Amino acid sequence: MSDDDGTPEQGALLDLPPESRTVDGRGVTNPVARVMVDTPLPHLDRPFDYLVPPEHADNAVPGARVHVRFAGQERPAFVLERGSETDHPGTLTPIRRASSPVPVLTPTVLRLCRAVAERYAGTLMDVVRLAVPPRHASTEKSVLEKDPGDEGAAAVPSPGPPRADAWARYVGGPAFLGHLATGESPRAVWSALPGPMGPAVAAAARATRASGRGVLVVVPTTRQVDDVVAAIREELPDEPVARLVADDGPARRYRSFLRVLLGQARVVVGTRAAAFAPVTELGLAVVLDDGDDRLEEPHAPYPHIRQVLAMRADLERAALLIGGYARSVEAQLLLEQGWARPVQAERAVVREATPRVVAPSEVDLAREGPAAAARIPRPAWETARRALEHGPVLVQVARGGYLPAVACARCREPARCVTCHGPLRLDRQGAPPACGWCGRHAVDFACPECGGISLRWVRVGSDRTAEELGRAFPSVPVVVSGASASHGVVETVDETPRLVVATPGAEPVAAGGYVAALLLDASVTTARPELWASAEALRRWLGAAALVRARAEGGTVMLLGRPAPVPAQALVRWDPAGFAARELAERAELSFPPAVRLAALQGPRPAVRSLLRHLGQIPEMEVLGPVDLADQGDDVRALVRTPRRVGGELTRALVRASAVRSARKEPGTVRVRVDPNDLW
DNA sequence: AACCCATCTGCG
DNA sequence: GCAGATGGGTTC
Repeated sequence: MSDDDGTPEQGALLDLPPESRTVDGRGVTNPVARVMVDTPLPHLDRPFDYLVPPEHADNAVPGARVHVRFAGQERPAFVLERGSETDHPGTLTPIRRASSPVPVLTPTVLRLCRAVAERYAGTLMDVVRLAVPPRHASTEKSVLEKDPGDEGAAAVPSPGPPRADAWARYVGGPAFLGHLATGESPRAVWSALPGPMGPAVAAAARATRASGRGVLVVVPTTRQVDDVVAAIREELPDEPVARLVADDGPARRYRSFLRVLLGQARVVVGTRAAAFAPVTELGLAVVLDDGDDRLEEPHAPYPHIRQVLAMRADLERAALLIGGYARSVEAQLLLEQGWARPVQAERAVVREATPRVVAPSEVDLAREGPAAAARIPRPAWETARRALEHGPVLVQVARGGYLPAVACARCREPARCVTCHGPLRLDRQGAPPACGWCGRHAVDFACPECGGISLRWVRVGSDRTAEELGRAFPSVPVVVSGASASHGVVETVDETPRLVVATPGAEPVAAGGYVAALLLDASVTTARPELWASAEALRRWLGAAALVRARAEGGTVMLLGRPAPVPAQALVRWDPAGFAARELAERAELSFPPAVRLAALQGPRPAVRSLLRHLGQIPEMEVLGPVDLADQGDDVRALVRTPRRVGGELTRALVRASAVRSARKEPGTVRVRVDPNDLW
């Protein structure tokens, strides 16, 4: 592979074999350190050679953090390797500082970072920054003093044979466990039945540990981390488990990281950043609820954790388990490629384990009485009333707050703040409308379109819903759970009759399961124009419905509010697999990821244009745009797509083009996102 | 951000 | 003919 740009003279120079020379170490063995310098410039994302001075010979080991003088500045860097030769013609600058010998960037993680950088058209340093937490010196001191080296995995007795109960209901489940226990590396997409997923994950962890290998579990939220950790502690009481969550603060985060690095914990459970944890001899990687957008890393190069773990499974020959009540299109693709196998229950078992789901049509509702268009129509009230005789009832509401969106009562134009044009909302009954962006109160609302002075609701939030339900069932306690609720997210409720109003993802777990769930405002999600809207809606509904009792125990789910028919039918039939297959076929039809490889380039128009120019020609590449982005100031966005088969060429070309732009100091930054979930 | 080096410029 | 300015490219 040769670069075909540049003059022949340059080509001739570049084709010369790099002239290598041995460096005099003045007593230091392997005095040359190849390091990656922490710089934001893409064209400098490659190793540089430095001299190891005697005083740093013991600390500047491969994988260690050091500080070097680079382009006139002192920058942090990672040692990749030590050697005796360099091909740099000039003199080597000595490493300035090497304050710790801990090899925080292991060869295995480095290889993973390289693969992720390549897949997402990012720089290696950007990925390494995601993978290695910042050092915390005092924590490191205390952990290293406590560790004589023998306190780790060796002391932990290997668990007995796997207990198969949690997997018995799934076709391929017991076999999956068996393969893990014998040291093999199966790859599975698991369609979980209602109920907690923790016990099954714990059983898989136990089987993997029985083979002597390590386990890594990544989930969207801290709450789910704690659920899985609790389940693993129950299944494996003697097993040290590392909990790796970002909101732990630097000291605890670094302590957990070091325990993993030193092999003191071979089982790791965490959020996003844990996907890069240096687990000793990884045997199984698990990701739960992989459709949750919190598994998409918000920092460049924006890798998706499902993808990172799939790459890890390949590179480290580990097993992979992608599990959830819903099935993502990306998981569906892995199945259709034959890379992973499904683990799911037979139709009859699914039917028995899931609640009865009804999605009454407008015709159905009209038959029931005049208030068919009501947000909570009469059959829903009746379902709730009957269910409350036996236990708790869940009400899923799309939005938190009271009336989170209001409009002019006369012309229906959305009500906006006079100062900043943010959307107006009501925070409680009788309060003046307030702006959702700047917080200013709109004292005298007057519609700029028609002059109307009264407001009507467009969206009803969980507080207002709770108020309505409380009036209708005065003797039943009502709890509200959600990020914006006054008591925040409620974790659990007991089995006594109670109304639980929650936003998606914030549903408390009910002891014994909810008797019924009402899923309101179905169209709020399904009517969104984004491609993922119906998949996201189904994921949210299944998440709530999975907390409801089985139909044999009277469990009922009612889907309300004009849902789109395809995801609604998938919920009624509890068929996440069929839905994912249909969804993937549609993506293929439209040439969208994951059916094709697509990169979104966002930035100022000249910058995006120039990046596109530097991109060159890639076979079958298609460019869409650039188009203006209404809500992003002057930014424009272009989409570039190729068949998946040549995706590697696309990402390599993007890296090259970004490097050229940065080397030439071209103005403006372009954000490159490969296979983004949403297009902003 | 600092450095190197090639080229330019103003004065002899 | 040459010191000092200017600018573009590199960064070990």
